[in-house]
Amino acid sequence: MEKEAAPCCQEKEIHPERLERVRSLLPPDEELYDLAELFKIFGDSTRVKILYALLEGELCVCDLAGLMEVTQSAVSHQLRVLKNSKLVKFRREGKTIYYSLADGHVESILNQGMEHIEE
Amino acid sequence: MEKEAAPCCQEKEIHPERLERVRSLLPPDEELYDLAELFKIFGDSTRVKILYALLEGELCVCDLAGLMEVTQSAVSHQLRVLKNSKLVKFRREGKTIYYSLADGHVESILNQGMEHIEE
DNA sequence: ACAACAAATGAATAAATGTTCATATGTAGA
DNA sequence: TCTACATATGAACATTTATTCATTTGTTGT
Repeated sequence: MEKEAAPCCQEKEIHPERLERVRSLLPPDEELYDLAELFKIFGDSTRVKILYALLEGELCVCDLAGLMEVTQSAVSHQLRVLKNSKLVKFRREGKTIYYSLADGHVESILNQGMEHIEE
Repeated sequence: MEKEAAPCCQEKEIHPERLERVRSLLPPDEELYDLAELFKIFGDSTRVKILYALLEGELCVCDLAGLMEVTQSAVSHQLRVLKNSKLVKFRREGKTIYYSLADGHVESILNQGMEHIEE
């Protein structure tokens, strides 16, 4: 993803002191990476729609596929992504599997995003 | 992106009443799409790092490039994305351009995400 | 007007991602 | 154990996206 330091401005660093402070306050790269990974999950309309739907309560894969107007397979793939990120959980009841939100963070994040949109 | 309704479960819709309720409560597709677009912006580690850096105050493109260990061009491209989404603003001072966060939403969104990560 | 420099832009490329189709897995009932 | 059905998985494909390189734009100082 990265390659090497940028030559950029030849006065090397324009604001060394400011940069030093930022550098010391910045979360470690790994944390930033994980954070980006999390938001990437929310960055797909199919997944966002799934999450919004689950705000109203648990639904099975079939219900979701009907709602999304997308293949059962597509929904299933996306549910796996959501499951891996611990955003949804599921329970089995006979042949059908019910998915629901894993915790309240999902709702908070969606709401914060919506607030920014609506303005 | 989509194609056609899914045949899926032959009993058509397993929970019609539940589905109907969800359908009526769900935000319009366009809104969900915009929301996903917003989160997509946060879904890249370079951009997240830029945003985090700007939490501490304004920085010029050069500073950011130095911080990211990425080309000036790459940073500039990403700043354009952030600018288009109204997440950052800028002011010019001579040859250099200073970028800063557009509003407080950015911080709220980042924090909500971090909360989910840290557990 | 010209040289120097910060930042922006465009084209090209490599990598990541979402969807579909086909198939496999797991569960329930005859 | 065989069939039916809900869900999961794998491979393939098309699209999106982030980066770099090369160049342009805009500003300052001479």
